[in-house]
Amino acid sequence: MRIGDAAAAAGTTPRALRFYEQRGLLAPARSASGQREYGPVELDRIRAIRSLLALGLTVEDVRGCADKLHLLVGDPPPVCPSAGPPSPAARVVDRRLAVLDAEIARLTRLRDTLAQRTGS
Amino acid sequence: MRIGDAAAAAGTTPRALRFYEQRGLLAPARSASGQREYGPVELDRIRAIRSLLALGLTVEDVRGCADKLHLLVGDPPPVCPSAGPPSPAARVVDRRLAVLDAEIARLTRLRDTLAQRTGS
DNA sequence: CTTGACCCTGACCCGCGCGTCAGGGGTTAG
DNA sequence: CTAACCCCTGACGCGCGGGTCAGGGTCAAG
Repeated sequence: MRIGDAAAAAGTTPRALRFYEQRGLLAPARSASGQREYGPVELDRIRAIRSLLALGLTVEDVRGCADKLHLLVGDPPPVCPSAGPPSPAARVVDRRLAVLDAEIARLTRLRDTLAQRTGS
Repeated sequence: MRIGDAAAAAGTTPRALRFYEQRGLLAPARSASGQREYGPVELDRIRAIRSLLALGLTVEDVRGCADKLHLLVGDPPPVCPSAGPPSPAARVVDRRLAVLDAEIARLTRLRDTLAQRTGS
């Protein structure tokens, strides 16, 4: 399928798909005339990218764990190994969690300081 | 005093002061040759603007309560009238509080969803 | 008068995740 | 063959709070 249909199937736009490709998240096949061709595998990958972006990861984050995309999109694995070295994907998520926590803390401090000005 | 000294005294840069002026937060006097002249009153105003921006208000917010800047920068008033119509400054702060609360809630939801992926 | 430090305006640059043209080529049904 | 629709690349726009030139005027000291 071509870019328009792939985008519609994934709930996004052709522009976004070209953008992901430019940032190294995607590498669809090309027809002889240069048109992008997306199969079901690419489609799953697009949906994975979309859901990670919706979770607040940046494009850069997603590229950092591009090889483990399928591990992050489904339901969390029923068995939690909790052994072995942390995967790069887990580290990316952990870093993002730390950023989120810091941002939440900062906004909360601002909120409280602001609230004091109007008499709580 | 001229813009460089005023900026240094307020802990910012000449560019920032010109930017605030362009956005309607500031209106310093000009010398005959067009140079900006800042007195102690303007200096206090600059410091008030800076502290409100540091609290997370936007430039637009600050312009919205430009007439009440001095009420927001000092210590909170010891007597809390809690009567009379809410001042425009208070409404600006309230709106900003609501935005902050919404943002904190959104980030918190993202954080929790993300955390589930790595087994909390 | 000259030098050096400062000031003026106007204009483009950043990150982020795309939206939105502009100008040209491919594809497919009738 | 043509119309209608899709696709290609490249480039600019947004919002925010300024940073960073470029090209020229002003001010105070020597």
